[in-house]
Amino acid sequence: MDVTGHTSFGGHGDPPQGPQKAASIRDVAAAAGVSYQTVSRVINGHPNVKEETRKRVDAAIQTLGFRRNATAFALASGVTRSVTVITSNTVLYGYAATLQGLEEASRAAGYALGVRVVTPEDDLDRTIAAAADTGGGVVVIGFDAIGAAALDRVPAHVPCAALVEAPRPGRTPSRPAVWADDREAARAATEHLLSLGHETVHYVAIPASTGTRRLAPRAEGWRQALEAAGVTPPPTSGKGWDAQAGYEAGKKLARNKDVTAILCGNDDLALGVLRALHHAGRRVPEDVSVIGFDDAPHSAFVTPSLTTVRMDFHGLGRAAFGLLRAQLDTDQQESAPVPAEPTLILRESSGPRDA
Amino acid sequence: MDVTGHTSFGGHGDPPQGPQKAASIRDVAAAAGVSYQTVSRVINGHPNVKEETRKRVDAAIQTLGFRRNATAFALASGVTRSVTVITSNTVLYGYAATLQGLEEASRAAGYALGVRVVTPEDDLDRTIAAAADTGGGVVVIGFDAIGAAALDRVPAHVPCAALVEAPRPGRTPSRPAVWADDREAARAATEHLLSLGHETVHYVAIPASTGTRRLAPRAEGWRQALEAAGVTPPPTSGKGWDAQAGYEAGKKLARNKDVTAILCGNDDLALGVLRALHHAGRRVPEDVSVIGFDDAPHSAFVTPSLTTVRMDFHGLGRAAFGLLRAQLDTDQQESAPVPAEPTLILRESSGPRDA
DNA sequence: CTGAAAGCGCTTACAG
DNA sequence: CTGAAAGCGCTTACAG
Repeated sequence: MDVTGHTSFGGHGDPPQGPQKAASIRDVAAAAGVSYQTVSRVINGHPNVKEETRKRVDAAIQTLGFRRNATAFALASGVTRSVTVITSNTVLYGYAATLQGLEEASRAAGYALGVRVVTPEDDLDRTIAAAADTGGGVVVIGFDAIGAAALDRVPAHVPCAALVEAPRPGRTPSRPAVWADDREAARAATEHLLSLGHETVHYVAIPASTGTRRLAPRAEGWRQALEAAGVTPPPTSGKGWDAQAGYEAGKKLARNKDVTAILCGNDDLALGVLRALHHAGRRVPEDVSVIGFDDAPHSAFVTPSLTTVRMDFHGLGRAAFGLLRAQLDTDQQESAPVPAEPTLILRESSGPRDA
Repeated sequence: MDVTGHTSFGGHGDPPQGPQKAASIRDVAAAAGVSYQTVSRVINGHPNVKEETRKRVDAAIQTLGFRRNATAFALASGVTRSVTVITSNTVLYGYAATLQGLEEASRAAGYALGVRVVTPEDDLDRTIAAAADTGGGVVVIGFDAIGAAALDRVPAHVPCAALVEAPRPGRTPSRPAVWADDREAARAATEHLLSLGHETVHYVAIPASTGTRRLAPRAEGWRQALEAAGVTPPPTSGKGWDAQAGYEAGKKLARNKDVTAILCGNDDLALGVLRALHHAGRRVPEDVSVIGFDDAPHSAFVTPSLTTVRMDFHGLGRAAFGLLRAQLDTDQQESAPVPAEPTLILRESSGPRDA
């Protein structure tokens, strides 16, 4: 295929009028015949300004197209209405949806939103410092190991809120954080599978966010449900976040005829597992039931459609922003919306054993 | 399911040491026994500083943990190393991948990245002004109507680059922009389908980015391929970006037994079409061939796996950043990487007619 | 090679 | 109700 990408450098001829310098409060003051301090009062809505003066200033602002210089405002006032999100990823569904929630909330509150991706190669401290340098607050998405590590390194003096996989009891001082009850959701999903007659449930895990020996919440909920039912949890598999990782894990599980039910740490893994089962000639849900996690947008449209746990990442993002804002803007007391509970969505990929 | 979301307000007890004020260049100067201007010289790498002085200053910087105040730097120097991306969406694959490319490129160049989502309800001018207020440049993702409208309204004096669906000849002054050759890619995909023996190809469109009568490039390429083969293009369908929209369009197409090949404006639409065909009992690719656009990560893992056109959104994002940077930082001449060409990826969802 | 002055565009007390 | 002063933390000429 002979298809080429293009680039245009446009900008033929000079712009209609030169890139004239933006008007300052002094320009406005001169135009309105007042001191620039009075202009400051007007743009900040201070009460003690004569009505007529205010009108003159407003008129000058209009005609000059004045906009307050955000940098100067930040330097002089010390307030920066901005949030920088620190995350290891922006495209995986859970991250992208969380980011979307953060963006909406910050936009609604009049905050600017920055994004800074951290990779294993980056110097965590430099990345965090760069984010903090913006002057505003920081929200870290700590769903994974690198995000969690970043959270631990945010200096105490920078305003910060976090989204975490689960609260970590031992850590002090901790940061305001939000999380969903993944453990309970995984337990419910596993119990559902057991109630369908499956003798055990296999688990394909997402990577852990901690290096500790404590199980990740989704794995923990799965384990608890099995043990409550008196079944010994089989070994888990999975080494990644994407469909390819699910496919690798699924290939092995597909060979084992005792496997009739699989819970996956996210929908991408589930898609890979579905694909591996298909290649192995095992039908879903007749031979094997599969349940995912997150309810990504396309999960309802694949065939078989995916039974999964719907997560309110959007709401979590909004809540995390609320936690940060409470630190930045202490006199505003609008409480952040509470995220919806995880919900098991029953679709075609799960069913009774030996259907 | 009784699963509750949680919020922790953490922060038990005071932080180890009070949120002490950050060190300024004056603090560093005092500690090093020099004037603060000399500190400025050191942190900016100016040549004329005695080696020994430089060392003393560097030592003071280390012990005080000094970091230059980015806001003050921006105000005094007039340079802001930052980009704000204006987009209508951050989660759809094409947008998220583009954003990822922009983020990587800006991070590599030491620029901060901001994101500002525009919705039909927003006042475009206010949104753009807010983005421009940051001081740096703006990159607008103009893949859709609202993004394109935003691009048209960016004031001439703000540095700006764009990603567009296609160049628009009539517009002057235009902005530096990048785009992929969607038209050629759609033509190639359509020709492939025709070469497989299909008498015609139906098209499920993504929403247009312009209000003009000119066809969107993907639609145009499809039309050209059909006309070159002497077949009259059938009516197009599709009213949205997501799988649900594809499903609606697919339901109607599935009823028409003359439909044996369908090209879709993106992979999400294709997924919905696949689902509708499945519900109608029409097999893919035996009865109907389906081709998508974009090559989203999961498209290789659905069953049937999706034949699609791979787009280098990542590379487009990097290229767009390069175009902006060229305006902001005129003495740097590192040329932006050229995006990869769109490529048709053959998978299971397409095949010969009457297979 | 280094210091003193002026200024970036605002805000925040302080006078009047 | 409004103006003059000082300062936010830096940089950029200008002296020496």
